[in-house]
Amino acid sequence: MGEATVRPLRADAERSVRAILEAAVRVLAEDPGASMDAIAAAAGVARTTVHRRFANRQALIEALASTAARQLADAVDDGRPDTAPPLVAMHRITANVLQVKGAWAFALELTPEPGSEAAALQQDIDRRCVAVLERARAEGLIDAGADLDWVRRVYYALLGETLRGDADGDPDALAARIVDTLLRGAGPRA
Amino acid sequence: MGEATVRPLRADAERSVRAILEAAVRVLAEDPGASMDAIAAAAGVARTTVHRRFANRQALIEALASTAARQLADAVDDGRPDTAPPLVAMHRITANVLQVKGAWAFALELTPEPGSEAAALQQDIDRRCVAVLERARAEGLIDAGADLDWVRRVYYALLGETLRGDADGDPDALAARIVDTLLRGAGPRA
DNA sequence: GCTAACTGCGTCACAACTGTTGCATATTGT
DNA sequence: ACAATATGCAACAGTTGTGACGCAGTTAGC
Repeated sequence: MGEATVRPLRADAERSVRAILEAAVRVLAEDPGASMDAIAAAAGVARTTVHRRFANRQALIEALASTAARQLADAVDDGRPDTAPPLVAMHRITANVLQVKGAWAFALELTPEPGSEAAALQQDIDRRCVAVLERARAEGLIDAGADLDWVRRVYYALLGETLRGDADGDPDALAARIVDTLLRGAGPRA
Repeated sequence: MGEATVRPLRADAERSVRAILEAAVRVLAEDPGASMDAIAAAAGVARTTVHRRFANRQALIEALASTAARQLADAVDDGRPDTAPPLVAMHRITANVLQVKGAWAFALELTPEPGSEAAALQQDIDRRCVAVLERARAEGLIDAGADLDWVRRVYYALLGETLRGDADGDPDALAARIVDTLLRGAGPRA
């Protein structure tokens, strides 16, 4: 649910939907108030086509939030958060997220409607993120008394800041900096 | 410049300007696309009065950016960034900023027009912020090889995250958490 | 107390965005 | 090739925001 998919879309229609969503991420990222027309133009389709696929602006936003959250969930999954050593998982997840930056930028800004699919997915991501942090704490990588929810928020903030300022750059190097900063801060190395 | 102040405003007019700016911070913080009417209502004045003081929306935004930047600069100054011990200065500055959160929230979002007064003030704040970090590094509080610009960005991000999530709460405790996280991260305490 | 400045209110023209429709044309799937 | 589906284009009404008026009534300052 969420997709207005009563019956299977034709190939070209599906292409349009993809183009619109991708363009919307780009355009709305740098101007959250951009018009449907601007989005349509960026997607290379007519405005009416956008309206044909998404009843209104909010429907588009919600679909966008859902796909973004799904992309993020995939990025997390790919890091094998439950089995890989915590440090490895954190690094991989971070690098993955840096590559789907559009999704992250979107998920960070738009607080999804409570009860929406995107909200559920976001909560799921948060949960899994904390789980990784717990495993890291069990290994002594994180202080025993740390507030993991705060740690998670700091982690998100570091990701957000990196995406805003270093949009391009080697994902691995950026991920290393994020994880290092998260675990050790700016203080002197031992 | 920036203020449309050809000649001294009458007392009530100045009051209006203040009310408008304060309301604008509040309103625009939670909806950057809010209408002039909404801002006027929040300020307790008529929409025409807003237009009388600020020619157009952008003029209001710029004036807002300037006053916000000035508030921040004052908050930094009050921390005696050049003379107080770095740790003390960082703590005080942080606590101060947490109290003028409106200004910070605004300065963080709205990238000011290049060349505007706000941009200059913002750069000045950045500069002084890095200066404090340099003093902290000289005292061994920050790793000798650290990229101070990255440290500054992390500091800003921690402030932003705290303001978004813990808008209320003891400024001193929140400041302590920010400084501690910045310098030591989430890792185990020595 | 008088003047100049300020404010609220109503009204106006103008521009931009939204959402919908009808129709001609092009693409897809079978 | 044919039918179903998609698309672009043009046009429409409706809404919302902007910026500018004039005017009557209020407030500040000398």
